[in-house]
Amino acid sequence: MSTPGRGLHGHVLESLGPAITAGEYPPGSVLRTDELAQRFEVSRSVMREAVRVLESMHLVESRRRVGVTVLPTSEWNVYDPQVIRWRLAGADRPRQLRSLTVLRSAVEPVAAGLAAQHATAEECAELTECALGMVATSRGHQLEKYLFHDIAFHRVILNASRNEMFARLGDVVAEVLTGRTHHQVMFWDPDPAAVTLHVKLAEAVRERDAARAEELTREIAVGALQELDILAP
Amino acid sequence: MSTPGRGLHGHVLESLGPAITAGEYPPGSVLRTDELAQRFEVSRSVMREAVRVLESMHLVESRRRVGVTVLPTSEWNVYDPQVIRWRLAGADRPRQLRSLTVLRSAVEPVAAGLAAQHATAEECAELTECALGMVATSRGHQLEKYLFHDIAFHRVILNASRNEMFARLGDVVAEVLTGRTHHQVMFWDPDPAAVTLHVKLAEAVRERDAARAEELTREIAVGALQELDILAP
DNA sequence: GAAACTCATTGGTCATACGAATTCAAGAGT
DNA sequence: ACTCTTGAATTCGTATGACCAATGAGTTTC
Repeated sequence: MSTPGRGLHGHVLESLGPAITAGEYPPGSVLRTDELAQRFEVSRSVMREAVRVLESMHLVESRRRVGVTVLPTSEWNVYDPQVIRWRLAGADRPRQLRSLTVLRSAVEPVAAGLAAQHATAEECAELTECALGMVATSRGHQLEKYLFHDIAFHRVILNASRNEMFARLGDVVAEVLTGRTHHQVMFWDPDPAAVTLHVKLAEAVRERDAARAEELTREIAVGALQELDILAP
Repeated sequence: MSTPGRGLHGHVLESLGPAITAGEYPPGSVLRTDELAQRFEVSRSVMREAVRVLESMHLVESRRRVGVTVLPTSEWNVYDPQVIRWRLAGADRPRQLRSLTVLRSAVEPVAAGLAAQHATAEECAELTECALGMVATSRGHQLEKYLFHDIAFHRVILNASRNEMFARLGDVVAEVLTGRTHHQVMFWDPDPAAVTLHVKLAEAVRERDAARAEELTREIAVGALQELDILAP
């Protein structure tokens, strides 16, 4: 799921990226390329490539005679999967999970409506299969297996929407669900109501009922928001 | 609005990025770093930094003994503002505008609902000001000025939602509105109905009526979708 | 025909040198 | 005392050449 920092510059990024997104170097901090190169024991060329990548994520800005300046959070490319992963691994994971879950609650219902219109027979079958998998693993402390089916389910929905922007949120949803299962709530088996909603959603898509698919996804989203205390219960 | 490729590597990116996103080098194409360096008349160091940035956007993949391979569209970081700009400047701008407008139609209503709950007095004032600006410039071929107020309006809404992910879509919305005004439809004055909806939306936010704000934004979104023939009229 | 081997190719890393922009301070002029 | 100019120090930007390491393809061997 994650990109295992290939090459030396990748290794540097896996260390520097999380440090910056975690606020270890607050916005406005100034780093020097040479110093960083020494600290990480790499050549300046490698460090420069790493800085270029951070720059393309708008995490830092490189200026002559000044150095590498950490940019304010408002500049960061928060949709970059790598940035999302770094932040979810850091201290403000809860805050991050909330932001992303609200995003999900906006996007997924519309995506589900479109999926109901455009899903192929294969996708409908996959969806049903995932839903059944969720049912089968919803009891008895099989959280990992349940998570697997849950992720697959939402991925199929997003892909079936035939909208590129929605489809690319599959990774984000996967990270959110994983983060929720591993580090957040859900110490016990998943909410049976949520499982039922997924089964019904698979039905709605199969029957091409866009409005119902959208509404069911809204209910799933409400559940996810409540889990994070974003909505009043 | 755009990043004017700073440095040599930036200049290379401004040329290579659009070429790749435009499909000039189809997925699977293999480029060689040295050849590219010669073509753009830069050193290998500079070209390597450019390739690293393209790699961080998942546009290409660099492998030993093979070269720099263009990745399939499904891998691209389509939420990267630079990638969005490159694609909007390319041949499939219409397709891109549709994807992004559908995304807007999903996100903005929810954002408006949150904005109604969280907007400060200053933001409410700004919103009203923008709406009035839109009214004032909605007639008499003042498309540029109208666009300015329209962008500002939607930016305020997204920021007032107090959700980081929504706020960062301000740039995307700006690009979509700009693209629509400059290259798409809208040869004449904007739809009066849309202007009215914006005024009402500013009202709803000021009155903290989240449900109405959400609904009004849905209507605005429907109009935007119809303009692109995504919805039946 | 399959497995092991060799080799050419390409990116990966490093070290060094020089160029260019920009900040900061010192100094001249008013 | 203040401003403007000038210069020097600093840091990134670029170029070059060398060598290393992985890997895909062709070749040999069994």
